[in-house]
Amino acid sequence: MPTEKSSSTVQTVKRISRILRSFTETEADLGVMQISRDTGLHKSTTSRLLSALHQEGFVEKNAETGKYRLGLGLVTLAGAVLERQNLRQAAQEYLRALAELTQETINISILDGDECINIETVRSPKSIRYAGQLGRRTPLHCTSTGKVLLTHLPPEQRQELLSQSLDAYTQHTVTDPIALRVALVEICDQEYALSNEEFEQGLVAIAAPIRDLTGEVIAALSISGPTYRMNTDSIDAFIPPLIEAAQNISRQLGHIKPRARSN
Amino acid sequence: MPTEKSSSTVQTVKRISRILRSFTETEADLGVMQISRDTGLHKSTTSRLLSALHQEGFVEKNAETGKYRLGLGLVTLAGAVLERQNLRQAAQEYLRALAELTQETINISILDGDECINIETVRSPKSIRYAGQLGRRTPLHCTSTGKVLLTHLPPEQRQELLSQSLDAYTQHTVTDPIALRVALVEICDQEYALSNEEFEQGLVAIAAPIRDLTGEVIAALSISGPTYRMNTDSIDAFIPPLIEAAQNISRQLGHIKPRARSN
DNA sequence: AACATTGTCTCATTATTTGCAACACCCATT
DNA sequence: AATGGGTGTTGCAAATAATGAGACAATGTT
Repeated sequence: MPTEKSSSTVQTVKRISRILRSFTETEADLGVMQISRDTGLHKSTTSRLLSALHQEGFVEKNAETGKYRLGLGLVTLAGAVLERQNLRQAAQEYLRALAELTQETINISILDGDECINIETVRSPKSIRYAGQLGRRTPLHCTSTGKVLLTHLPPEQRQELLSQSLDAYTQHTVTDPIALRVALVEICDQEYALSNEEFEQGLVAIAAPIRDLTGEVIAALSISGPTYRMNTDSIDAFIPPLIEAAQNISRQLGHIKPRARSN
Repeated sequence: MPTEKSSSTVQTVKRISRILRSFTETEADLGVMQISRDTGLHKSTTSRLLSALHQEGFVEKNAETGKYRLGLGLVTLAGAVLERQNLRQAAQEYLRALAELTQETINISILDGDECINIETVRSPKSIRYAGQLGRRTPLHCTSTGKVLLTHLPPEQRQELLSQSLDAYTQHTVTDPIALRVALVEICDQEYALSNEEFEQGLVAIAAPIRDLTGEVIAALSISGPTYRMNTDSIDAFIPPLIEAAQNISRQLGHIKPRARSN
C-alpha cells in the first residue's frame, strides 16, 4: 500500500512470471518443491500453477522424473516477437558473412528498458568463443552494443539511464557517469563502440549501430571474442567490415544516406 | 474423469494464454477491445490482465497508440528453451552450408505433441522462398519434417497420432491412414521424406532425420522451396547433401554409427 | 523396511479477481 | 466547436476462483 509502487495487479500473473523465471540455464529442470522454495509460493499453489502452465504448453513435464522445464509454447510466442523485427531477416546473410570472416560470435541487440537484449546470434566456430544466447540480457553501460544504443538515444532518456547506479562488473567497468558520457561522445563520432573487458573478464567486443529508414538507431551489431584473439590488430581489421555490415543491414531496412557525416 | 482430460485449472493461466495467443503474425498490435472480443473476456478483465502482463514484460505497450504487442520477455524465456537444445549449436555451421548450397530455406523441427515445431531456420536468399519461422507449428502428416518424425516414433505413439483425423490441406494431402503408413515405411528405408505440395500449394520440401547419441531420432532437417525450383532434378541433387548434413549434425550430437543399414 | 521427500488432491476459507458502471480520452463527423 | 461512437482505465461491492492446510499416494534413500 504505502511503498507499493506499481498498481495494476493480477498476482497470478506475477506468480506465473516468478515461476517461469525460476528456470535458469544451469537449472533447466525443476521439481515442484524446488520451484516452491525459489518463489516462496506454497507447494500446492505451485503444483496447480505448473499444472495449468503445462496445459497451455508454457512448461513441459518430464514424465519420468516428474520435473518441469520451460515449454515450446514459449518459443512459438517468441517467434512472433522476433518475426516482426524484419531486422533479423535483413541481417541474416550479412551476419553469416561476418561470422565467416571474423570467426567470432556475432550478435544483434536491441534496447529493452534499461538493458540490451539479444535478438540474433551467430556463434563463432571456435571452441573458445563468446556464447551469445537469444534473449540474453546484458547491461547498457559496459557492453559494446549497450554503449552504441545508449549513444544514439534521445538525450532525456539517455540521461535517465545514466543517472542510475552503474554497477561494476569487472575492474575495467566505467562506473563514473561523467567519464561514460565522454566515452559516448567519442562513440558517436567514430561510429563504433568498444568494450574491453568492461563486462566480463577476458571478453572484448565491438559494436556498430543499425539504423532504420528514419535514420534512427534501432539496434547494434557486435563482434565478441576472447581477449587473446580480439587484440588491437584484429580489432582494427574487424572494424571496417563491422561498420560495413551494419550499414548494409541498415540499407536493407530502408536507411538511405550511407553515412550522415559532416557538421 | 471420463471425458474430462486433466482437471487442474487456474483459469487465469488459461486466460493469459488466450490473450497471448490472440496476437498473430498479421495482427501484431492489438487494442484492449480487440483482444477482449477475440478472447471473450470482459474489457476490464482484459485491461487488467494486459497491464499485469505488461509489468512482467510479456507484452509491450505502444505509448502512442495504446496498443499492445508481445514482449521481449518472451524471447528471454524462449531463449532458455532453445539453448538447452544443443542441437541448435551443433547444427549452425551445417545449416549455413546447406543454405548456401541449395539457396533454399533450411529448417530444423522437433516434435511437440501432435505437431512439428520449428526450432531453427535459415532463410533462402531468394525473394520467393519458404518463410520458415522460429516456433512455427505445422502438422505431422503432410510435411516432410513431420513425416520423418512420425516415421521414427515408437509404434504405439505413431499409431495414436495416425488415428486422429488427417486434415486435407491441399488436394495432394494424403488423408488415408493406410496410404500414409505405407509412405512412412518407404521413408524409413530411404532415409528422407518428401512433401510435394501436401501441406501448401506450391511448396515442396524434403527432410532427413537427426539422431542423438542413443540413435533415437530427435529432430528433422529440411529443405523447403517453391515447386518451380524444387523440381525432380534439384531434389535429386539436394538429397545427398541433406542426408549428409543431417548425419553430420547427428555425429555432433554423439550419434556413432553413420548409418544403421542392413537387416 | 522404515523413513524422508515429493507431488497431487480435497475441502473449507477468504482473499482475489471480476463485472459493472462511471469517467476520461481520442478521433471522426457535422 | 460540439457531438457522438468507440476505446482504455479505475473504484467498488459481490462472489467467484485461487489459496493453504493437511491427507494421501508414490518415490527413492538410508
